[in-house]
Amino acid sequence: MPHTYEYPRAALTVDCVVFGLDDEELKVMLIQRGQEPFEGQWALPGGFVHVDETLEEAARRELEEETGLHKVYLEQLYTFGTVDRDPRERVVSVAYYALVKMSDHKVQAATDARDAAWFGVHDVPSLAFDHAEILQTALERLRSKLRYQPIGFELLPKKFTLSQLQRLYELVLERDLDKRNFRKRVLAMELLIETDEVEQDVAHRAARLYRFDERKYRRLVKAGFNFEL
Amino acid sequence: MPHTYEYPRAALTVDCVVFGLDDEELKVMLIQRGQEPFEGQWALPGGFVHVDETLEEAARRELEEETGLHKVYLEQLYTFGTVDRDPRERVVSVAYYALVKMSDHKVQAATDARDAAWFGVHDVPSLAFDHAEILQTALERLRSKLRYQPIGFELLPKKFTLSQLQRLYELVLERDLDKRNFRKRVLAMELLIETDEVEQDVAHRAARLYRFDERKYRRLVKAGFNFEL
DNA sequence: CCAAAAGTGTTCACGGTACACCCATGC
DNA sequence: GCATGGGTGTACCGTGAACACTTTTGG
Repeated sequence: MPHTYEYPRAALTVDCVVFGLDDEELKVMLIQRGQEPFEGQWALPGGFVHVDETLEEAARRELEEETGLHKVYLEQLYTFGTVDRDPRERVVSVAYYALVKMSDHKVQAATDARDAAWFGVHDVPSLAFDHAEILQTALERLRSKLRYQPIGFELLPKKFTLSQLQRLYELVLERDLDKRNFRKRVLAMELLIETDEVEQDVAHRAARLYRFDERKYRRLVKAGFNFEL
Repeated sequence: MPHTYEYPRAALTVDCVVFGLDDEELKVMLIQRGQEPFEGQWALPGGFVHVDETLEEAARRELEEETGLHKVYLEQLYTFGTVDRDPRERVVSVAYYALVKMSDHKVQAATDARDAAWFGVHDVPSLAFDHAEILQTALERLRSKLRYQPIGFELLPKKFTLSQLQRLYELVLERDLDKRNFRKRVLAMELLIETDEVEQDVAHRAARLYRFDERKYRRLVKAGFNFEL
């Protein structure tokens, strides 16, 4: 069923930069393209926006369809509108970035989409379209956002050790942090709840597990609080 | 000449939040709509993106057409994609914000568009579409951006006094700043060039005029400098 | 008992903040 | 000469950065 307009229209897509974290590295999820253009090349998950869904809905739908991920932290990043970024026709893409708890979603991602895979952010293959630029923009956003908002918790399991949290900051910000100063600052925010559990199955002293106090955080955000680290 | 697609497509527009500054207030430029929907109501300048221009080109073109402004500081803000934000059909709008030197552009804006006018940001009329939300988002962005990047100079004439600069910060951030501390910090950045001119026609001691050192700033940005105030 | 990571305080330097008076100019 | 804003320095406090050793646990 054709749809006709008086003037030519750009097609509208969403693309998602999905970040995850394992013990060694910050990862990004890519999918291998099944059709032209760029068939066989790796690309960010994404697709066309339906006319009856919001941009964020489109992003979540594509994410679920292509990678099996759902209920992730999602935030709009930037809109890319160069005229020739898609060789077929004019396509404007609204990019989002997502943070997922890899430990929780591990299986999920592997089942639904056999062409989805995690890559270390410093080890991504050549990407389709302008997706390398989008990824770069997302990385910068993540880094600067991490400095003043506690979004890092979205990358960790519900319960985590302070060392895991520190490793997260070090991996994203790409510099070493002092252990004592880090713990002092992060505990001073009073947004971590100390559980009475500890790590399991480690070949050394087990570390205490903490939870992020989401409720308190939301209250403080509303009150205009500042979370600079 | 009709244009036909297999699936329905959203229309794509740009909207611009244009900020200016006078002695008393932070201003935003609005235009009075000439057609339905929202005929007669005030709205942000903007319009449809042509299929052969980038988003920023579209924003600059609309700005020039509707307000006579050109060569302004322009930056992408956010993309608004609620399904029913336009009563006619699905319209996705990429919002930009612009900073203009009102003193330089004063006449211009009045000539080209007889329906364009400046409003104090605390005194805007009811706006068409979701433009109130866009304006709010732009204000927040401007405030947070001003803290760590010296974009404020885009709102001042080429040569300005330190008091004007301070007033700018106070108006945007909505709080008073200490005069001595402000001057100390801003001069310590070493991005202001002291000219040998002073204010004219003031009924008190004339203040020294400064210029912003754009070249040096660009160099420092490349080197990854930080400009927090 | 050894390896590996957890956990813990103090000192110092710097930057942010608070604060008040004299100066130049136009009317 | 008076009103108006321009221009200037110091003292204090709190925060950020540097830094090393003991403890716990599993193998």
